[in-house]
Amino acid sequence: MSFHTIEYSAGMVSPSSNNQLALGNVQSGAAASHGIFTYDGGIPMLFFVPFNDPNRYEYKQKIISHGGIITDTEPNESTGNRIILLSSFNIRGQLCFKLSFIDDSIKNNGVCDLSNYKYQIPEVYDPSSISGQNKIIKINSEGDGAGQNDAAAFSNVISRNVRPPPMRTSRRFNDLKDEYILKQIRLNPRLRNSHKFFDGLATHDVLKGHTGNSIRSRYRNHLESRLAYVYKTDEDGALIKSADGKNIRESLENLPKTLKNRFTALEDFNLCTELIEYSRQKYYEDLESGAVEKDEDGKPKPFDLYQEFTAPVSFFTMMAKTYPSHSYHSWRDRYRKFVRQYGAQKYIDDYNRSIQNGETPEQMKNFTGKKAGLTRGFKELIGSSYNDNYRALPSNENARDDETIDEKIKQIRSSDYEGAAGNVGEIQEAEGGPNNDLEQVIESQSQPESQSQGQGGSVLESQSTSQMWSNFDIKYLPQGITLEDLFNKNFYKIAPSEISSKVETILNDIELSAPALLLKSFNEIGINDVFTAHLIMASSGDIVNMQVFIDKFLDLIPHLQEDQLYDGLQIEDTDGIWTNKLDSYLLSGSKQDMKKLQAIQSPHSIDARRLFLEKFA
DNA sequence: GAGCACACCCACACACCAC
DNA sequence: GGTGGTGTGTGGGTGTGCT
Repeated sequence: MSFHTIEYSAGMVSPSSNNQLALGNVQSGAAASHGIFTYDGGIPMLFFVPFNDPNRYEYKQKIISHGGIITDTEPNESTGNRIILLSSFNIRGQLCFKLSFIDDSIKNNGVCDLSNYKYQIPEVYDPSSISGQNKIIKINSEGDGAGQNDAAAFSNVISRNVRPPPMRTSRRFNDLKDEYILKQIRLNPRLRNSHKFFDGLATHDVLKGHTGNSIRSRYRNHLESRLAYVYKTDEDGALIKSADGKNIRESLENLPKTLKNRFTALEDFNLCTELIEYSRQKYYEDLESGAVEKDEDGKPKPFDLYQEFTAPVSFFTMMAKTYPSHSYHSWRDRYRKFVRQYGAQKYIDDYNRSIQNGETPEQMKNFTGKKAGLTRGFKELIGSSYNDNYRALPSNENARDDETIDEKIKQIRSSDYEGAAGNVGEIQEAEGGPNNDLEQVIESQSQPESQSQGQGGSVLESQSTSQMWSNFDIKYLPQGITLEDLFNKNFYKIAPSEISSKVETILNDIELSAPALLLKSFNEIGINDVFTAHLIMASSGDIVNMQVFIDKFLDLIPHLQEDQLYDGLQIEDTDGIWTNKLDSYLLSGSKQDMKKLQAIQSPHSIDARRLFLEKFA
């Protein structure tokens, strides 16, 4: 039903003879059979109460129940519809009447003089336009002349002493506000996620009383699905007009980019592959020119896929040109904050593995921000199952949180120790990544295999084995170590829950072990040689203690920040596990130090440690 | 209890600047 | 030109209190 199709005659709405706007020929009393708010013939009067009016619902009921109609269409000056605007408060710039008109009319059982309920003439009101299209209640000029001087009529209104409802702005959204928001989004589609844009909208009169966040939330949670279309804009977000100067509608399929675009896994993959390809070409150029660094034998060092790559400006310029989804600065920043942290080849490996497993590769993440330390990065690397498995532990260990872990680290960390002993070994530099590392170790250190060591003993137990291991650099890991130092890519291929059992299997089979074989076995489950060296150093080569160390450390890892990795290795609360600090206590020979040591280590462990240090330190 | 309005958070894309 | 440091504010949420 369209209310606008009702033909209103001049007599329906006409000013009174005394120049006061009045409703003429409106049924009252006798018209009750049709309701109070009707014209002659029972035609209902049309009212509009703003959607945000706090009393809208109440008066909607009153109007309807007394024969009137409340429309959802605002009074429209240009179309000249015959709708009476009622409001709890004055609306600037519009001809508006008080709601008490309804109350009083109902009380009188007949329509009161509407002119008595008009709010003061708004400042922007143009009296000269009252006889034209700008009238809200269109007065037919063929009437009794009211249209000729409605302004004077309004100015002569004697306001009734009716206290308007308190000025109150509802903070609820309504259709009007919603449409306004949608309109602004359509005009500025690139800004549809921008906080600042919505902050700006909050200053618009229509949306006064709402915060930018609130409007943004309203759009994201309720209005986005109603957007339907936007207006076409250029790359800078400026509206593109049609030949006749109108905005051009654009379907949502062609939504313009927002201000920032998240890097996808594919983009990360492209960045890594391009970076490695660029570096490889550079390497071969350097090889030809003799600029490649040489090893001890004077041979050019091989191209290392797992090295930390660097790239010049030209590389990022090329990236921005080849992949225009991100700017030069964005590609460079992505490289600086993500690729360098993650490792280009490592990401490619992970990406390919995901594809092979039928999984969707994930982009690099959690490498920025204050809290983006090792914990989250590590979880991302090894998968969420690690945490799940960890939490599923039956012991009370699973109740630990970061805070208690920090406490634990504090307990096992000696604040006055760092660097004091001075014999912390350097990480054994390995050319060509973990695999090359292994090959080198095997080549340089492989010896005839030892006789069986038996279970539960030391990998260094026999004289012959000790001699073999004496060629291997057994030392603690230094400060500043990274995950990449500890684990190679094989580590991330194994389910976290299986690591410990695989370590156990290897250690149980240690009877067949030579140094090279142990290193190789550990390499195959992702443990780098330098970490194996640390394990042996910390456990005095004791198989059981090696297992204990691994288990404790794996438990600790998910709760360590990047700069806490070294601290996590300093397990000082377990009999049979040693650190540089405990060694220094032992070597100092002072009573005080020995007392501290005996609080942790059993006499047997202390004796075994003395022997171990004599042979290997 | 559900829906809503709003505050607040955080990772990070993008940019600028200093050295 | 290369690099590191850092600021701004977007994008994508979650939390909380009110209706």
